[in-house]
Amino acid sequence: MPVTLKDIAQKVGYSVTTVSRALAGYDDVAEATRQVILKAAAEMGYHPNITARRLQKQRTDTIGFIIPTHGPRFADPFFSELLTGIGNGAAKQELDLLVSTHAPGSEELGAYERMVRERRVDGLLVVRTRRQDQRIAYLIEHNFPFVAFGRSDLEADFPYLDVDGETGVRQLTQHLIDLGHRRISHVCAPPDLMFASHRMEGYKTTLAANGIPFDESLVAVGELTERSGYAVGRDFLTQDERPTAIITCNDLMALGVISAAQSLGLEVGRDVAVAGFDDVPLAEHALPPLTTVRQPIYEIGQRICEMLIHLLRQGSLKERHVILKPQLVVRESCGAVIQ
Amino acid sequence: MPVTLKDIAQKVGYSVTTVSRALAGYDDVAEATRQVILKAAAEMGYHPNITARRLQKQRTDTIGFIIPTHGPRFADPFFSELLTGIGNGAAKQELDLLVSTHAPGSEELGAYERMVRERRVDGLLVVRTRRQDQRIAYLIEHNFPFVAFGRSDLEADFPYLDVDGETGVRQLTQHLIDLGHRRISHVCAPPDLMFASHRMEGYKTTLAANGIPFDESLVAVGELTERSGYAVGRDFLTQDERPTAIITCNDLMALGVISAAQSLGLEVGRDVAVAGFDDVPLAEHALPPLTTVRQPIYEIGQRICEMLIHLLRQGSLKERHVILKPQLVVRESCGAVIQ
DNA sequence: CTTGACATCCGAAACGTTTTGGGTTATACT
DNA sequence: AGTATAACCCAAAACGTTTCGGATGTCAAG
Repeated sequence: MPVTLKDIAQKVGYSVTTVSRALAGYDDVAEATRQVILKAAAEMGYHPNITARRLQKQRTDTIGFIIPTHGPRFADPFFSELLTGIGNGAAKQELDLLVSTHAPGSEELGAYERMVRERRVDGLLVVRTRRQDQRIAYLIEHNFPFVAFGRSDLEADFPYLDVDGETGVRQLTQHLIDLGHRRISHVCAPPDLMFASHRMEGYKTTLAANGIPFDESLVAVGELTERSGYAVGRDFLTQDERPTAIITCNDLMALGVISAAQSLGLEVGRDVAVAGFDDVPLAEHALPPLTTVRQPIYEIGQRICEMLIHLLRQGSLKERHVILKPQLVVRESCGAVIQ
Repeated sequence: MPVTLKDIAQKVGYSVTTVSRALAGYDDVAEATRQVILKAAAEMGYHPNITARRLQKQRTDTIGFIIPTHGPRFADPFFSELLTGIGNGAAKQELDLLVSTHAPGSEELGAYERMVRERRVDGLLVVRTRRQDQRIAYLIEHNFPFVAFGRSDLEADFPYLDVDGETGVRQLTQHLIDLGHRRISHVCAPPDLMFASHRMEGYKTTLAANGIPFDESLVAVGELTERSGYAVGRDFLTQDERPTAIITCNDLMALGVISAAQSLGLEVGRDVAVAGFDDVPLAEHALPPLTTVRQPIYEIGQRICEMLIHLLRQGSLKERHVILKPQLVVRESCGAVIQ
């Protein structure tokens, strides 16, 4: 049986109240008694029952994170890194992290409801936001604290952190144009994802700014997996007039495109340029190393976690909307000369 | 303010006890009253406060999983998939999953203690077991329910599920020998990891069985990352008398070795054979596709989760020790002809 | 000798649920 | 008529903590 406050109280001859207050460091306990109580607690191996504490304090000191997994063989390095950032951010503030895995779709919202209604967590982290994000709508409607990684098309205001994907892709596209490319493909993400439109925007505006007409046939939607990148890549690269450069919405698809190119006997960086987005660890070690746009994924995880904690503890946020500038990382896959 | 049992009781004119029992489905509540209560609960939007329930029931209906992350840029697809399996396994049984990320090392045990002492979870999942695993020793000592993925050298008995890595590597090594290889390198995992010794054993015994002397210089230790595989791969492949085949302890390192080979102008599958272990999704789409040993990672996650839940609910396990047979997956990276 | 201030302590209530150990009423059986 | 049985209900305790609102005693100032 675990030791309770009552046990300590009995042993030292003070009330449960005093023991509790001594351990919590209140100054209405004599220093001498405090020492006695501390000593007894240590000797008896006391550790508070956090469930009881939670009930009394009416908060769980836990935050929730529902990972959008696509199918069982889910292995997006992006989320591994993000989870690490979130996990460490939560640990630093002594908060627990409740994780759930769920494929986007109809019952996904149920996972959120479960966390909210039964008060399993004090706040939630929402990632991979969508244009009309019902998760966000739900949380706002129920006035539940959360921070999102990504913006949304909803009219409502909510706290978020996002990376300026439009600028990122703009830099990337301009870089490719500067290298002489004119037929540049874009493999974008499913259009309901918010970041898909931002990145598409960056692609389109840069083409326009350089007087290159937008060509519908150079755009395709991918599922953000390597497999999907491979399929789309083969499609593009087996066309009669194939693109000379391919920009994908994330690194995983870019790796798939590289595989597709190589399987067709093309040399990436010479016959075709490939660029991704994210800068996952794999990108640097790909062959050829992948040109991409770096998002500081780990820091993002930490940061949204900190934002949420601040929101929970202070009730508000000084910066409700944070936009990070991404950074273009030029490597060999786009054919630029690297010294 | 959330609706409580008391609110419902007040509204329908029954006691809190009766409301509680009606909702819980006890048969000592008249069917008619039960309906009244159910209706009221639904109308008022009642959802139980699980913290209160947990305090009373003296269990959390939560299991814990501490992911061993190495550094911030952690992105092992193996753990993504395992986490998905565990998450879905837990969700299926209506259990919460508490996740913590922690680098192996001195304070790692603290994360376990935190979960155990303050009774944050009912049971734990321990992965990537070590020869003298202090986490396991601690849990056994404190009589805390857990299930491990992997065995250990500790004398104590504990429930685990493992994949027979020795057999897996044996098949792999034999396959390479059958293809004519004699100088086969092995990039193993840090020696304190339990699976490292099993796989090494498989490597050694197969060499011996085929009359090939064990050569210390063909063995190196890698950190299980792609970067590490790349470094070790370059080391091996720039030696005077380089190996003709390289077996790595996991796929990530194999991908690194492939990069290393290609960076040296070698064609993988022809100039050098490379094989990994795990069969992460990336392996199939690597170029060339990676020969490996398949562990059903998602199923393993589900399975250890089920085992733990069974242990928690029934108090014991019919099968305390499960060993799964892995499956050799031959692809092009080892140079075998694929039809 | 009061009075007030201060230091130290504590009983009881509260958080919201489940469980224990009944009680009450109606019905059925001798 | 009396009694056993079943059906239905509930008050109170319990889970372990924190907090509220004093209570008590000591000491210095007036």
